Amino acid sequence: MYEKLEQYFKSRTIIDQPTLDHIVGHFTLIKTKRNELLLKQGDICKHYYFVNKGCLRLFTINKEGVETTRYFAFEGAFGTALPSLITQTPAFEFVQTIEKSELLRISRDSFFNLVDTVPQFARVYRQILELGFITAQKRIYGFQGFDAIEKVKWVMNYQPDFLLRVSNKMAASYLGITPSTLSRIKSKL
Amino acid sequence: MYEKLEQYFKSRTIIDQPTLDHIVGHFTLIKTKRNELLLKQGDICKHYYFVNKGCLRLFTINKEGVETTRYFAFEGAFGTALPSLITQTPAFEFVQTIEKSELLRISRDSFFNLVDTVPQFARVYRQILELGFITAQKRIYGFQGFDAIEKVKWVMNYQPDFLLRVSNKMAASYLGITPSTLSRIKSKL
DNA sequence: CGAGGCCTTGACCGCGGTCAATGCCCGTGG
DNA sequence: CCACGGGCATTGACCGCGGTCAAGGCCTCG
Repeated sequence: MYEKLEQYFKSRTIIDQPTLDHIVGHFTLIKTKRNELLLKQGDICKHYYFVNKGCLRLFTINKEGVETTRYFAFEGAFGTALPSLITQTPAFEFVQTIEKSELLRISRDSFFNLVDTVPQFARVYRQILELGFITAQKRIYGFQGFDAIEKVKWVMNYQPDFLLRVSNKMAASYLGITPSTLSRIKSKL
Repeated sequence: MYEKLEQYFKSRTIIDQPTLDHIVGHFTLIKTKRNELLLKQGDICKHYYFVNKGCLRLFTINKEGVETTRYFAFEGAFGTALPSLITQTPAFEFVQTIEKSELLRISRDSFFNLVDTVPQFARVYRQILELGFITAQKRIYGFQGFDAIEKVKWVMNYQPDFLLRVSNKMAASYLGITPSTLSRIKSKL
């Protein structure tokens, strides 16, 4: 149950088994269904999630009702509505499992306790933030000033299995194009 | 010379004067001209910058020669080509001062030394990362699925002095529209 | 005083969005 | 097990936003 999570830490920092046990002990397993919402826009986010199996999607819906997806967390990745978790203000994004999934969940309090008391945990959190920040930057640069075809090619390069894994509709909302356009582009290869 | 920087730390964490002195002692002042480049695409980034006066711009130029600006750091803000600084791989972005500026600069080695040895510094760095990550997210959500007029309104809301401070061309490259379009929109108020 | 860069504005047009019709897949209930 | 229904993918027709290109004027700096 905790293998993937332990592996996650072991591959990112030097850590002994007791410390690892202490960390993973704060996580509890939850099972979710396809398209289950874990957090709605406007809620206060209370948990950080680690994906053991399945896939987590972070997205928003604007006032015109248009969905925009920011991030997919697949197996072995962390994900949550970070701004809300950090500041404890109403979330901007929805958190959803798009497939039947198994998640390891840790409460906000436990999480930041670990950050403050376990140096290895703080270090891994720092890595998560650095990586998240870098990923977001790449996305800004990768999408701005590119037309639809180039954006599709971009994901095919950087996240090859992405288009296979998620529905056309969700992929389109991630790319900032319409499902129609994505469909047309894919048919041209 | 170090007032703004000391203020930056004091407003973000509890810190005594000796520790503060220790930290700021690693920063050296540099003065730059309008449009001076501090880092070119492909260089390895060696410094973190704190803006005492002026303005730092982070941008890239893609293969078609189109500029995309990701971030402006004004007085009292940190900025650098973070992916390159962290991983010591060739930078994707240029770092430039768009006005005559005064910057406080710290080397990568000193910076990460402080992160590892001074808990208050680590904490502030964590805040920088969290904030940067949140800002990037807001930008993704704020720009995706919005047309040109809405994007302009968005910056006017969230960064009111932005359009007054930077040139039309740079503002446009930040918004992902052409200077022509920005000009047309501004004339319509 | 001349040159270069930027802003503004006009004319044109192509990418990609909207809307709608059709067909497929899959889950649900009779 | 099959029939039905809803959601999604695909495709066509249309058209509007905003990009490109070019011209003209202004400001700055050498």
